[in-house]
Amino acid sequence: MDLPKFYSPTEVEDKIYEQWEASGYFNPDKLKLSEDAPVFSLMMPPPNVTGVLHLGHALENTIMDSEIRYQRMRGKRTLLLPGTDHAAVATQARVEKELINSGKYKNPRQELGREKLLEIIREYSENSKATILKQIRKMGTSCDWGRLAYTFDEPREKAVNEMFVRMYNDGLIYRGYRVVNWSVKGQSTLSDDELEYKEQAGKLYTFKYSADFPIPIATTRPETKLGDTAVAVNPDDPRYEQYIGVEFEVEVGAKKPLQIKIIADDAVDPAFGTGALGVTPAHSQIDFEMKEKHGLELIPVINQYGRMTEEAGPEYAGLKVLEAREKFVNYLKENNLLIKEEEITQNVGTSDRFGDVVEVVPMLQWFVNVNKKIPGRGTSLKDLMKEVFTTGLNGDEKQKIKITPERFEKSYFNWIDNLRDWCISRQIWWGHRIPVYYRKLGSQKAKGRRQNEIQNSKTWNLKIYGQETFENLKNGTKKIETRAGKPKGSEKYWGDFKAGDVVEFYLADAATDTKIARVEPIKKVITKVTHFQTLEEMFANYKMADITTSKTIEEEKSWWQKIPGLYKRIEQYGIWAFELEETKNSGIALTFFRHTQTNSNKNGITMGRTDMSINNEGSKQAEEIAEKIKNKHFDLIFCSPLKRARETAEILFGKNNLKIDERLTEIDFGQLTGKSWSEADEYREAGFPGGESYSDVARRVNDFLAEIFDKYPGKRIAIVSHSNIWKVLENIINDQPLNINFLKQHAQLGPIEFNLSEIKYVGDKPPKGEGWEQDPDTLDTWFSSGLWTFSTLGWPEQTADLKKFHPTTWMQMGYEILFFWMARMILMSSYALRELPFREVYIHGILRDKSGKKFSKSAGNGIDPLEMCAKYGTDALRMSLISGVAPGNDAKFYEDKVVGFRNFANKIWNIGRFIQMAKQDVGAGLAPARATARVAPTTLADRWIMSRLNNVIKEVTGDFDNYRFSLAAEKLYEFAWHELADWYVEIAKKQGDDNTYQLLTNIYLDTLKLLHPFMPFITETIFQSFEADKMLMIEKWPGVDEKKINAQTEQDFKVLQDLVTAIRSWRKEKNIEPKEILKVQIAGGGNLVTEQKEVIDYLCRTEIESVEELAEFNLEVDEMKIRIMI
RNA sequence: GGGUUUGUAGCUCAGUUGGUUAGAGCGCCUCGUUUACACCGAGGAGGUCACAGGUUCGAGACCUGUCAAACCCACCA
Repeated sequence: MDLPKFYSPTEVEDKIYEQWEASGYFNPDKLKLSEDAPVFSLMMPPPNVTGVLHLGHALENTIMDSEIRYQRMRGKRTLLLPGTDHAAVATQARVEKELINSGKYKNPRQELGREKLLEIIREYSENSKATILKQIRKMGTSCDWGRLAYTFDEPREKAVNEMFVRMYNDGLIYRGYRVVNWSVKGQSTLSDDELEYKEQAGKLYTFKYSADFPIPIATTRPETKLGDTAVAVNPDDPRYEQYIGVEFEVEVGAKKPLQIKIIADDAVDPAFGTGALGVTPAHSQIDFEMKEKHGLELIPVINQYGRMTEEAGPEYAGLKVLEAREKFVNYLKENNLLIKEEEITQNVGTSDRFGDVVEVVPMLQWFVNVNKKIPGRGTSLKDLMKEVFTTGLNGDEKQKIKITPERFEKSYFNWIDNLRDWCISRQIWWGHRIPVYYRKLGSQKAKGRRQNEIQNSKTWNLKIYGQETFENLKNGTKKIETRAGKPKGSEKYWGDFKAGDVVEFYLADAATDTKIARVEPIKKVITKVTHFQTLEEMFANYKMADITTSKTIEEEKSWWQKIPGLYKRIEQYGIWAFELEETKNSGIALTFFRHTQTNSNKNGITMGRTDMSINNEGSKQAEEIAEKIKNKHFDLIFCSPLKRARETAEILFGKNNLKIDERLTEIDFGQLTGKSWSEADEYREAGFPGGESYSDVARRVNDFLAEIFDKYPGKRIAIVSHSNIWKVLENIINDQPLNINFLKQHAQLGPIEFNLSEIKYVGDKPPKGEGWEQDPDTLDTWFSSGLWTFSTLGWPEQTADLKKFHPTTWMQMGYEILFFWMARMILMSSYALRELPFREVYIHGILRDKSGKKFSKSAGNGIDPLEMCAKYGTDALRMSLISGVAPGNDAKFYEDKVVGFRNFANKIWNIGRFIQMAKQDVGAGLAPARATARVAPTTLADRWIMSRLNNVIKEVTGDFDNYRFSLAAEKLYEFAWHELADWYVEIAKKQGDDNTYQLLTNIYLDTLKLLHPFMPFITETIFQSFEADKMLMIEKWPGVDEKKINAQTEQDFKVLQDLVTAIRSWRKEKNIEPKEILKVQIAGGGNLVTEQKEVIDYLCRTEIESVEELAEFNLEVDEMKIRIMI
């Protein structure tokens, strides 16, 4: 077969790819290998279905395919599994933008609704996906198309749901009211990692809240100051020391006067601004953490639409943030409160997807707790994420990930150390729906008659028993912003309410539990959700009737203050007391310790209790709580041995999970005294007839607590006992203080969630029965990509693939998604499978244009890889992407580089063409000779090229094994062009015999094999023109023949090369006709000159003669003296 | 503020654990079309390896410092 003069890639590439695909060898199961052949598996980083492939993808495809092809030729059972990513936010943002740009829609979400918009996004993504898959083929990527996966297809959905449920059951996923990053434009949360900080000019205002407020503060966001609840100063700052702990009431125009407490916190930098920080817990991450630590109130003044809330005051409510800022600054100026106004540059968090400034607002969202200990494992997710690089997963040295280049380990750790809980819920629609279902309490059928105007808000239906309460709600005398409930006795429901939610109250008949039809329901919008942090706050917000006491506020207060130990601590750490149902005499208390860990590693502790009663059948509510907290929030559950406590605890936690402890035996007043607790004063100090004294019980419980916290450090412990034990605990705290520091160290509780306003079900599919609605939110896209290494293999099913290919052998990615993706894959895999996601990871840099700028659409410097393929061939593109780049470094890409490798491809092509023509001339067949005798190296040139080849095989193999792709490519380039073509082929022309050409054929075919991983198309094409019945892709990787490597031979040949170059150079300098044959005498050349005379003469157009000695000479090379005669 | 990377020929970059005379591609200069290849060949010019110290028999590489550039994280309230 005659090869054309130039290699034309476009003519062969598609054909060759089809041939590969048809062969089935992309599929590891079809490779002809022994059963025990080593496995090499690699999951393709799935490209986003947001558009088409760019050069970065081309680079990734080149790297992974080169590696895969190398490993396949090494005889591994090789799997490269292809896939795409639905890229939740990115895709929806892109499609929405296009819809808006088309002019047809202003607000696609509102105008189209969920289903229609999803349909459009789906169509868009399917088109994009089809294009991408085509492009991956075009790049020559040898992946197993039979195993194609998509992060948003059914098997992956199953994996996502399963993972969510597992993590939820382990208490690692929780729903919490915390500050999140909120894109007003995108109407969705964003994770910390999705923020992009941009420098912006801004103003730093220094002001005082009021004329007599002693501490000025500085801010760039004056409008948020309407929600301030504290001023934080550094504890060591002498200027403010005197004020620490003091509380001020200031009137700044907010709905209520601000209660500003001066707190001390190490996070405050005394040198910045005034050295005092106005704390706005609702609109700053750090301030929120201070709130947790210091028990501050949280007042949201900005809502999800970027407008001021009612809390901000009547003057401000409804204003946009910037308008409010102006107004507030004016207010400050008018009242002489503004001290300074400076121009500064600041970093503002923005969303690159939606293109707006991100607001920090408090919201109820789903989070992954990275610090909580995984039940039964003693490690947190964060620990796992570290383990894989330090001690090895599960402490197994062998279970470590190797990262190339190593330096990325450092930045990974740096990132882990700053890791906060991961907000995983998104309000966009394109993504995996959160597998949680709710059924509203009260009327199951009641759906909001009219759709709420407010997006993402919920309508709650709540039954009210009691005309009076209903009326109070109606005329606003009952506060519903803090809680919603039905005061039948003291039953109260705590809700997952968000500001903006609508509550519809129905009056119901207590006896029949049915709605009273003639009374119209009332609707209220929730404006604020508050968690009580102090007793003061609780008293201020609770009606006394809502607390199970007959005392007045003043009485209650003075009673609490009589117990300074407890009072002080509650003041300091806050209290959560959720009363779920009436505490009757026989109420059962669940006491829990909540450990709050903040970024600055200060510990706070919150104590609280949940009282609940059970009736004979076991209370419905207990069952609901059971659903919620069964095995989820506590590592250990201790229970009183008495029947009622046990029964409740069994419902809540299951029989087998309880540790019954005698020391939790409560005092049964009824039995002992025949009186109720409130009447039992007389026994408090004196002791009970026939039983322990009060302080005996206190001591017993105290000992018990000390013991269990000692014995189970770091465990989350629940105590179920008769509610009187709570009184005992109070006594302990009062009389012989419970060691709070001790608790700080030992009681480690994750956030605890009591969400009882609706019944929640977490699972793949909703339970049977009517009225179940799925959570409208979707999951962060990285939640599904985190499962990629195993969801692609059929997890959660224990498939054969999973067994065979996981942990995957290798992974490659750009450093820009190290945190997004690698961290999450490690988290998911080590948590759910207790396996590494991959054994090794190779980090590459990003591509930039010639002037060092990132490629981007907006910069208009994009280069379409397919255009490059069409123009110069895929092989040339691949070579240009992989060479000249150090691992992990950024690389500049420019077209001239591709041109160079196109030329190289043509060089390779023409060597093959020459061999074929030459062989035809001497009448030899094209196929390589098998018998080694016929291809034995005979001449110096033969021995040299064999030595060089084997050296190159050795080095290139080593480079591949250490992921030095660039070096391998450059060495092959050098060898093929400047050794094989420039020297050996030239000499072969002179040698001209059958043996030479056979030898040349073998060397050439080996070179093709070595080049195949980088340049699969051209090498396959030529190879098959030599060996029609074979396929290069599955040929064996050339082995090194050490015996052929000979330093002396290489040295000798180097002398020959130097001699030839010297003569040519001399001829050039003297301007001698190239064709003229020169007579040359050489002294000291020995065998080299005599034996290589013909070769030298041929290469230099000379007639050389070896002489003994030369008195005069023109040149010296090595030890030779050379005289050239004209 | 913490961290990482980079600084080598006109340009773009290699240079693996310290080891002969520091390399490649492009560009530049000179010459050449004898059929493998002008998408080529031959020859050539061009570098104080950012700077200053140090370790070493020996440093582009290792250490310290300085200067310059890029990036990541935290963040200034």
